[in-house]
Amino acid sequence: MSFTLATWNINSVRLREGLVSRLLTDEAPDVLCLQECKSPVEKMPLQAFAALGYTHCVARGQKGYNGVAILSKLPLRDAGHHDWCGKGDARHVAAALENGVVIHNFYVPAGGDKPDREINEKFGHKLDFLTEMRYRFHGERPERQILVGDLNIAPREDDVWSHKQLLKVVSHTPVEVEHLGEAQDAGKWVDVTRADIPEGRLYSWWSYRSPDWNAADKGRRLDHVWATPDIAGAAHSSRILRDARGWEQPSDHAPVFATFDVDV
DNA sequence: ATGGTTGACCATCAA
Repeated sequence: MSFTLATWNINSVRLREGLVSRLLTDEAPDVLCLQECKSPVEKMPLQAFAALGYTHCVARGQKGYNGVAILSKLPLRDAGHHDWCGKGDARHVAAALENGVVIHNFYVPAGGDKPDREINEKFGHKLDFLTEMRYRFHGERPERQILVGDLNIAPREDDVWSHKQLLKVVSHTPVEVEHLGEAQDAGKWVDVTRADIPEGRLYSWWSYRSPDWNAADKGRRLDHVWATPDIAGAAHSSRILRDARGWEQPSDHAPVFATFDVDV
């Protein structure tokens, strides 16, 4: 037995309801984690997804910004959420499957343009968010947990189109990569995507501002699938659905998939 | 150094 999970920054779930439905129909993951829903929960088109078999959902929303949802064909129990940095942002929600696997869905702050917290408080917020993740993960002995989402950082040199040209660009600066690595280490999280696909360039996001995103291919891997060591080895078939970036009126992110050979 | 695009909301802000 196994289950397949996907994570996708949808950039407005109301505007792109049709794209979500297409993904659910064509790819049929058991669980889909969405970020940047940009909607209160009561305005998310959850009935449309339920009609496709995704009858279970836990979500947190707010008007215009942020917003995270976990859609599932398998029964879910709401496993709570945390108000990171105490700002009231809908950037995290967690759900447990009946087999006890807990799925955390994160939307880490993008961090603004300038990678300097003295002049850009959004960058400070991003670093503080990652530090809080580190502290909350530290000392836990987590088992059967999965963490996915738009972490807004491309940590490896082959997670970006040009390591050298992005060293001072928010999402790939050394201080962000260090903060992310410390949070990852504190929870003993395994980067499932890179354990599965250790070699080669891998991107999940291409800017809207690039006129020919596919040919230019100036991408970054901002979207991640992590798992605790006890189940990370059960993961396989990781992939990024690059095609979705070319769908009509697309999100600037592509969905990331992984399958876990864990009984459900 | 600058501007390029998009979404939500309705003049800007966030990404």
